[in-house]
This record gives sequence, C-alpha cells and structure tokens, in this order.
Amino acid sequence: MKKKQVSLKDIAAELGVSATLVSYVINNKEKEGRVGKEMAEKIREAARRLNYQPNHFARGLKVQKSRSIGLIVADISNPFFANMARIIEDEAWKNDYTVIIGSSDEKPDKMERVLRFLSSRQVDGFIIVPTEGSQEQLADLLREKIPFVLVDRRFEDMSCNSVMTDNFLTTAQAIDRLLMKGSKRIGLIMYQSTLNNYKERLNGYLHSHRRLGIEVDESLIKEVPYGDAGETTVHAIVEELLSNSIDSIFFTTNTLTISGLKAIAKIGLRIPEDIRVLAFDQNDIINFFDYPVPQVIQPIKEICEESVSVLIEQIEKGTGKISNTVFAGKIVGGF
Amino acid sequence: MKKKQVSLKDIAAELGVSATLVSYVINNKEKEGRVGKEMAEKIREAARRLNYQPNHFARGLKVQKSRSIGLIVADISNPFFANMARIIEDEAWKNDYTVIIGSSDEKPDKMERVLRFLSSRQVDGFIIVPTEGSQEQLADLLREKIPFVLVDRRFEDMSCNSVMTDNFLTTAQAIDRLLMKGSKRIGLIMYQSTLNNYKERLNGYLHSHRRLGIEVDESLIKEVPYGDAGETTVHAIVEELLSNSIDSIFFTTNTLTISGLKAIAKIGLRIPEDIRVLAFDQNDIINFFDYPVPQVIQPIKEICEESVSVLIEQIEKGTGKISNTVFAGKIVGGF
DNA sequence: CTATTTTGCTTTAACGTTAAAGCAAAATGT
DNA sequence: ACATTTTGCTTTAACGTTAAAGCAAAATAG
Repeated sequence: MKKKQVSLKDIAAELGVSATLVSYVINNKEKEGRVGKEMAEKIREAARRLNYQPNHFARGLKVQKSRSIGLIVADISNPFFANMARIIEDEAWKNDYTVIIGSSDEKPDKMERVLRFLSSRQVDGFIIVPTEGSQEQLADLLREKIPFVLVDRRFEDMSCNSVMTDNFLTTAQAIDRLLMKGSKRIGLIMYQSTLNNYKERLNGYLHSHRRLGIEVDESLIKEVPYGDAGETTVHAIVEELLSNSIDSIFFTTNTLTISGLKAIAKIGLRIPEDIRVLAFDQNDIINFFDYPVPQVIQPIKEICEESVSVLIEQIEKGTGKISNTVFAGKIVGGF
Repeated sequence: MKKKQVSLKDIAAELGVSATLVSYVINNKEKEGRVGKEMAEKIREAARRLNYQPNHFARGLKVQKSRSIGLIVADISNPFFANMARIIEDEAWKNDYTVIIGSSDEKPDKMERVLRFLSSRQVDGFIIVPTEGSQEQLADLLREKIPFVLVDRRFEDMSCNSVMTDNFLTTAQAIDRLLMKGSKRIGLIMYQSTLNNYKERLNGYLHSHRRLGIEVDESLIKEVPYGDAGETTVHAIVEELLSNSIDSIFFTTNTLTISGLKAIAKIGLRIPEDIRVLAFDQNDIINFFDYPVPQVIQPIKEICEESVSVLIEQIEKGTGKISNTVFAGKIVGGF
C-alpha cells in the first residue's frame, strides 16, 4: 500500500544505468561525471516522470551536512524575535536551508539545552541571540569549530561573528536631536543588564550629552531589574523622574516603552506638550498617539539577511575569517 | 583535526562487542535484545565516557522517521502565530520532536511550496493553519496518508484532524453578556472570508440574538476585504456604524481590533461610556484603556498541546482515526 | 598507425544505524 | 540424562546516497 519513495536506484533501473550516473545528473555534476548529453536528458526526464525526491537522510549521512541551521532567540513569542525569525527563515529557504528555532528564555542553561538538542539534530550552524552569561556555551562552540553568528547582541571580549544595530551611534544621533530641539533633562530607563546592546545605548546617551557640552544628571538614569517590565515598577520610576523635573524620557527598549507609555497615559500627560518621549524599537502601542512619537527603528531586515549570508558562507566555504557588522538604525517620528 | 563524532562502532570496538549490542542498549531495548545486565552497564558507561551522540541521519535513513514536524502558519511574525509556535515547539521538544516552521502568507500556492519543501526534508507530519482555498493541498496530504492536524481553522466539508476554539459557542456567550447587560445595537466587523472560524463567530453573534429574541439589523454587519486591516478602511466603517446609532461594537479578530480601537480613540469616544467594545483575541493595545475592555481569549495553550499530542499519536501509532476537538474560549474584562 | 588522452559509463565501498536471523552456551523441564 | 527453552551475544544485510577508482571505447596527438 505505502508507495515507497522513488530512489536513485529506481530511476537507474528504469533506464538500465547505474545509480551513480543518475546521482551525477541530479546534482548537476555532469561535468565532473562526464555524462553524455543525451543520457542526461533521459535521466532528467525520468526523474521528473517518477517524481523523484532526494532522500535527505541518505544524503546527509553521506556528506555530513544537513542544510539546516539553528536559530536561538530569547523567546520566539516576542514579536521582535518573531520578526527576525520570519526574515531569517525566508532568507535561509532561498538558499535551500531549513531553520529550527529554539527559545533560550534568557537563561544560559536553557540556551545550553537548546544548543545540545539542535546539535543532536546535526544542524550545520547557529544564529544566536545570546543570553546574558552565555559566554561559556559560545566558547564551546568556538572550540568545536561549529559555525555561528551572534545577532542583536554580542560580548565585547569574545572574538566571533556578529551582526547588529549600531546602538551607540544610532542612540547618540537620536539624543542629539532631542537635545538640539530643546530638551534639557532627559530621563533614561534601561534594564539592569551587562548585555552590550543595552550598554551601548546608555553610552550613546552619555556621548551625545558630552559632545553637546551638556552635563548629565546621573539621577536621571534608571535601571529596571532584568525581565521586569512590570507596569508598577516602570510606573513608579516614571513618577520619580517626573518629580525630578525631566522634560523628556528615553525608553531604551520595547517592553519598557509599553509599560512607560501606559504610565504616562495613566498619569494624564500629553505627548509632546507635557513630556517628550523617545523609544527604542517599534511597537503597536506607539501608534495610538496622534503625535508621531520618535522611535529608533532597528534595521532588522539587513541584520537578518547579513547574518544568514555570513553563516552560510562559513558553513560552505569554511573560511575561518570573522566578521563583525553593524548597521545604523533609522530614527522616525517628529520633534 | 576534526575529531569525528563517536559512533556505535567506536563504542563497540572499545568494548570488543558488536555494534548491534550497543544499539540495543542505547535504545533501551535490552529486553528485546536480551542484553546482560553487566554488559549493559559497561556499554552505558562507555557511551557516557565517549560522549556518544546518535547520528540522526543514519537513524532516520534506517527507520524512515525524522522525529520532526512541520508547522505551517499564516505568518510567523504575527504575534498570535508566534505564540502558537512557542507552545508547539515546547511541546514537541518534550517528546523529542523538532519543529520546522513555514509561513504560507495566506496564499494557497505559497502553502504548497512550503509543504513541498518540508516534505523534502522528510518531516513526519504537519500542524497546519490552513489558508483560504487550500483544500486541494490538504486533500493531497490525505491521499498520501501523511499525518496532519489543522489548528485554528478547518473546512466543514473535509474530514481530517482539527483542534480549535469553539468560535460559535464562545462568541454566542460573549454576545449574550453584551445583550443582557443592555446593549441594543451591536455592530460587527469581520473579514470577508470563507474561513470557518470567522464564519462561526458571525453565527455565534446571530445565534445569540435569535436566542434572546432580538432582531438582527443586517446593516450592522460589516465586512473588510481580507488582509486589509488598513486603518482608513476600518475607521470609515466605524464611523458608518456610529452614524447607524450602534451602542456597541464587536471586532471579530485581532488586527481589526487594533485598527478599530485607534479609530475610536481618534474620534474621541470613551469606552464604555460612549461605546462598548468586545474584542476577539488579546492584544497589547487593549491594555491601554483604563477600562477592562471585554475580550475573548482563545485557549491557545490547550489547542497547541492537543494538536501536538494528536499528531504524534498519528505518527507513532498510525491509527487512522480522526479527531476533531474544540475548546471553549474565555471571556474576560468588564461589563 | 600506434600511443595517449578523453569520454561515458560502472563498480566498489562507505556514511551510522538497526531489524532479522543465527548460534553457541547455560538453564530448565521431564 | 536427554530434549527443549532461554540467555547473551554476533552476523548479515539493508536504508539511499555519493566519492573514488576503474575500465572499455572513442577521439586526438605525434
């Protein structure tokens, strides 16, 4: 009953030739295989006719390549990462690669489990949004010479491929604009984290002030415990900043923006009349304001495309050269 | 240099036994293999010591199973589907299955391409959010006896596994509550679509009215071209409904809710004083209102877990029995 | 016109795993 | 004490593919 998949052998038998010959044609190695033109056509025709589908296992077993890559993000149900996943998948498929996604939940040991599981499935390489404290795991990958690329974040002291937004530059530019348009005291809300992308945003903020000769009031820089974008926490911080006579507020990431805007709405302030807002990352909520709240938009498409391209290059060419790429973000919205 | 993966043979050589024996132990088939207790322990120890990892290709080639499933959604960058993906992945991993995701973009031919690509990767089965007009492709799967489960939507006239929200029942209950709390004229905005989940929501709306003896004004039922949740389109419809003296409005899906709420905010109406709102599906924006806007929450977790369980059952037990499951949704928020 | 190269194909072997069959030695039954 | 079963292992073969080597016949060179 179960009509078996047709194999190279079936095609070979059909035409009375060897399976190897068929393999050459199927893989477009007619040159190396020195296959006759006529025969090549006959084989191609038979393959079409019998609806031949290469057996991925057999090929993988033979060539030790799976043509699949592992994508490890913090949480695939987070829209930012879901967006990335979509682009990476599309890009990988174009190159006939498959993507398997895993969520690390920002925990190094979960990330290790995910790495292991995907390794056991013989993925050819990884695209990773690294978790805080996952240097060990990444060092292992380096040691085992498994190709991988970090996206969105990296560790300064680790030499490996990475692709990300130029957080420093882009933030500095955005803050420049705020300051030059008259902001005097800009509150900043960030996560308490050693991840370099967050730190760079703070650095950009500081650099911009310095460059424009404006002194930074350290008490305007607020940290939220990592993973706690809880509305009450953020609300309290916003209130505190307001009582410290800020005229603007910079939310350094998506989740903080959402909670922050809710707080602002609840307090009854209008944007930009009562307070100016700058948000890192896009989100739906921001469109809820008539006023086009300034946003920093990360070039996700470029980042993801580049990361796939770098990874596949590594996998196929095996060049050990390390590439670190940054793309400038875009600043949209008024002020 | 490249330290080859250790294989069964390596372990076998190490202990001076046959590879088959090792295979028995690794797969916990000591019973069938009639392996001695002592030897089993030695093998296990050696496997640990040499850090043996089964070769997924070889096993797959032999047993013709990949322990991976294909998940086809409309668009993985849509938070609703990203959420599903996360739960399905977690559930699959628990069973040592891998998930490969593909986006159909709601187009049958794209869905077919995705199906083909995943089939070529020898996935054992599919979990599918079917696109409008994809009956042909699904019929093919049935014909080829490839296990699959539809989630979120189904086709009435097609006999296959499905798991979804009880759209009819849940909507009817929600509308009941609206009507019993005094709503007289409830506008409904839906997509122009033949997909049964949307139609069932309309049916629930109608049924509730009928049950409570309230006549339905057909002019309150509005359709938006599929895929166009454009704010201007929805805004216009909301205005039109308002001029038709509605006191409540029911957004039948996520994207429509977002555009709809923006329109309501822009027009300057307050919820619930000026207009009542009922939304199908959760979204961030809704939290922006002080008032707990009533929402229908789909039991995504149950749906996804059940779908994985049904699929794996089919794959492993191969029972041809068809299962159609619905879970009631939850209605939260005030009124 | 012979020697060499090229062309068009085949054979062999291997990738790592496991189902099926096989085969002694030990344990059990009568 | 001899026949039968059970235990503990091995051998064989195959899954579908492809890299490497092989081998005649045809084409080209000298």
